[in-house]
Amino acid sequence: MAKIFIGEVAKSAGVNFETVLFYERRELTAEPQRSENSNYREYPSEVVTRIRFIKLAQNLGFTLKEIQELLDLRSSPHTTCAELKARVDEKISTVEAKIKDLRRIKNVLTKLSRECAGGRIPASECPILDAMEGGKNVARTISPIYRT
Amino acid sequence: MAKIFIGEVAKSAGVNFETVLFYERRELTAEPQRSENSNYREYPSEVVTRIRFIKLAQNLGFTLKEIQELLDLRSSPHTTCAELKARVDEKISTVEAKIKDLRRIKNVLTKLSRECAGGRIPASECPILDAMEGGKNVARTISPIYRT
DNA sequence: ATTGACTCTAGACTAAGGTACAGGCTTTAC
DNA sequence: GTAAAGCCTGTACCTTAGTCTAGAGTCAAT
Repeated sequence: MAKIFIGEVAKSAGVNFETVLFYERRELTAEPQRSENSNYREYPSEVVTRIRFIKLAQNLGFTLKEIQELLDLRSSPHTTCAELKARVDEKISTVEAKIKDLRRIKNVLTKLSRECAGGRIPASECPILDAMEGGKNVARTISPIYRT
Repeated sequence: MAKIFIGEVAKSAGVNFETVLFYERRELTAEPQRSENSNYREYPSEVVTRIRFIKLAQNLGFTLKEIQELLDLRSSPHTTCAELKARVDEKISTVEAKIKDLRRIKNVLTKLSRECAGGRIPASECPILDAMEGGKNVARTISPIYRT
């Protein structure tokens, strides 16, 4: 396997080189060997696959911490397929919960929007603000805080 | 209107008193007057409504920055109801987009979970990791990064 | 008069996931 | 041979929405 430097790793994996260093600090990737005289990091090309895996898992909603756990699970010889499945199923549940909350938020916003004719009347008389000002107690049931 | 101190404001609005200070620093609330000798903040009771509004808008997915804009919009005499409605509609769109992405994520995860029998075979042979390792190019289409 | 509760300021800290910078090597290209 | 590009370490900074701490002053009740 050809050894590659950090710039190529970053480019191949589609991340900044700082991100490669960051992952190394976070112990998501192994410390690479160094070249004799320059002290440059020399990576095996597999590290690219590993970083792509990390990015993919992130896109699926896993945090770096969870990804670390997944990677640890995998490298342990006693881990079963069932344990990995359990992680994925857990994540499915949290995604479902989040979808539900967002739907509720959307419903409330839609209701607000509908109540408002959207005309040129001054904002001070807008039913949206009235509603949000608390009189109608709308949306007060949404539990956690979500940023969108 | 009776003047109240910060402790009562916080209690009435259901937030920590540090949060009240934080909102003041962020200019989400006006700087209150101070009492003559103690230099204590003296709030008009309306500030409670204002903080409740902020919390409600947060629950509807608005960031503090967006809330600030909403509040600024309102206080400007030239703002129309239509402008406020536009903000809400914008937010509805982003919420919808987020729901869509999460659904896609959920579908991918569900597929992964289904492919895996979940038996006692070693993790190294688990189809979940195979798939995530990139061979199947699954989920590569999900655009932004979401943390759940 | 002293205790306890309340308030003041200023700044540090948290999580998450990076990004940026300073100052100094090494390597490559012309 | 000199400049650009690449790499090194270490640290600081970014965002968001607060939370916490320290050290000091104030107020109400006992």
